[in-house]
Amino acid sequence: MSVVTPVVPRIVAGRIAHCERCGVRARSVCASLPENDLERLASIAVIRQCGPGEVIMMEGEPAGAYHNITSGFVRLHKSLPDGREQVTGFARPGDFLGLAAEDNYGVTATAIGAVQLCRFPRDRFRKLMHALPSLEDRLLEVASHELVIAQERMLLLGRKTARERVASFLLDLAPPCGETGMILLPMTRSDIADYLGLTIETVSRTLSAFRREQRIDIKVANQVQLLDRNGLRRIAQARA
Amino acid sequence: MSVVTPVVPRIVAGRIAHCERCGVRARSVCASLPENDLERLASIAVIRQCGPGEVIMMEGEPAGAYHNITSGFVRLHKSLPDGREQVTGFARPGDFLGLAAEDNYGVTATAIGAVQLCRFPRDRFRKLMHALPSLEDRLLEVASHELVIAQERMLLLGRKTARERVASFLLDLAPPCGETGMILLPMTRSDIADYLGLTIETVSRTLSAFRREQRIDIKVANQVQLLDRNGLRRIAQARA
DNA sequence: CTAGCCTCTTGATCGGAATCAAGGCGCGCC
DNA sequence: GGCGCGCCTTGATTCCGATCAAGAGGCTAG
Repeated sequence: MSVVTPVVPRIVAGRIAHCERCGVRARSVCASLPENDLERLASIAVIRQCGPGEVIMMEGEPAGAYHNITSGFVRLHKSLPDGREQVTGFARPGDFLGLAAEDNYGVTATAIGAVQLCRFPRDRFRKLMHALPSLEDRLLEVASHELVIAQERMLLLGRKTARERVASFLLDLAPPCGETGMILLPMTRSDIADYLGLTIETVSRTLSAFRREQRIDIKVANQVQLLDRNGLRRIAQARA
Repeated sequence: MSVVTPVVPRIVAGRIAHCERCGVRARSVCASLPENDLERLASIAVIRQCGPGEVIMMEGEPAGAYHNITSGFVRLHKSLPDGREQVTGFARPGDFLGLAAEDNYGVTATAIGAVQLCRFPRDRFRKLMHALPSLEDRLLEVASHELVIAQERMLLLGRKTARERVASFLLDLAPPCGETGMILLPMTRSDIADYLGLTIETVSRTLSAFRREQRIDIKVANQVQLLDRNGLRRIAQARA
């Protein structure tokens, strides 16, 4: 490993790959990569720190790099000229950014709160990808997964009612394994609304309705306690 | 090339890759593949014929194969239990089906009219993919492209008005280069409505409105003549 | 030709979410 | 503490697209 390789990125990339506790490994591109491939990946990474609201990559600009989130949350979104906005997704620690791009980025990525990233310059990353078949395989896997998610979201945006959307959203955030059911929302109501294709008022009203129906509890605005997951599941899936 | 390899698929796969006229090569996975890679791809292909309405692959079922369309149009869609349906996309000759899948297919693919496909059994295809780096590269490229498209559609479904949706739809169908502006719609109004997250009535009304405004002309229901592309573009992009 | 069916179009009415509007709450800062 | 500023919640009203309903045009079979 040459001297220009900073130590920090290597450590960080390693941490991403091994943080089993929060399920990061399963989503990360680093998942299932052998240790020495990880080393090589870390060797081309550059650490990048972003403050709240900072733009990580901008829709339409040349796709100069891929990123892997090591901490914090990111909002992925597209805008219309008149200011309407659609959040296409939220990214969490371990998530890989930049696959949804051709020559230019297809979405804007904005930091929610403080974010730390590993930045992989595009050319070097692609070269490495060709040298490491397991990495390219993994990228294809991640892309396929994201396509499945994207199509699920089209169904939500195109055909679900406000109640169904909000219920789906809550369940998506809840960890798969049966835990306490306490969800921390790192994003604002406005982000949620733009994610679900609704307005903040409708999101707020719907959450209030769920609380009245004893399906959830909200003590602080960004903490939701799930009380009736089966009920929410029934609403989300729109069983007649 | 072994005797079990049928001749027909090879010819068909070759034809897909070279049909420059209709722009197929650019979208096909076969694009930019060297001739002898194409041969190997063709060697694992099985021809499949589908009649109108026939299901090519079913959401939730084990992803047993990839497909490449050689002729005809395909509707990709997801359903809710109560029958609401979202068309996630239409696929044309040259398009590759099956990337949006993990262990199971993420969407259902249904033939619109008669369809001819090259079927690639999953295991053999993946093995070949590992043997042909240019193929895997191309798949990743196609997946990235589809992700960009998917996000564009989220913006449409989540934030655009009916007029904006229909205008966007017409422009997406129109060939990029300035041609006669005549669009043939292989799908029904119902398919279009489910694609745009609207009802057939709204699609029909909006098309009628565009006709009244001299932006399009419709002589036969499935043939639309674009008259005012700039106007449609302005509507689609929602310039205030 | 005609009956039956399917798809598309058009009109009338309804309803769910958007919009408009007004407060409430929490938090940092002076 | 108290003021100002965001963010969230709640209420009143509006409006776009859905739903309900009816009819037109085209295609096939007999």
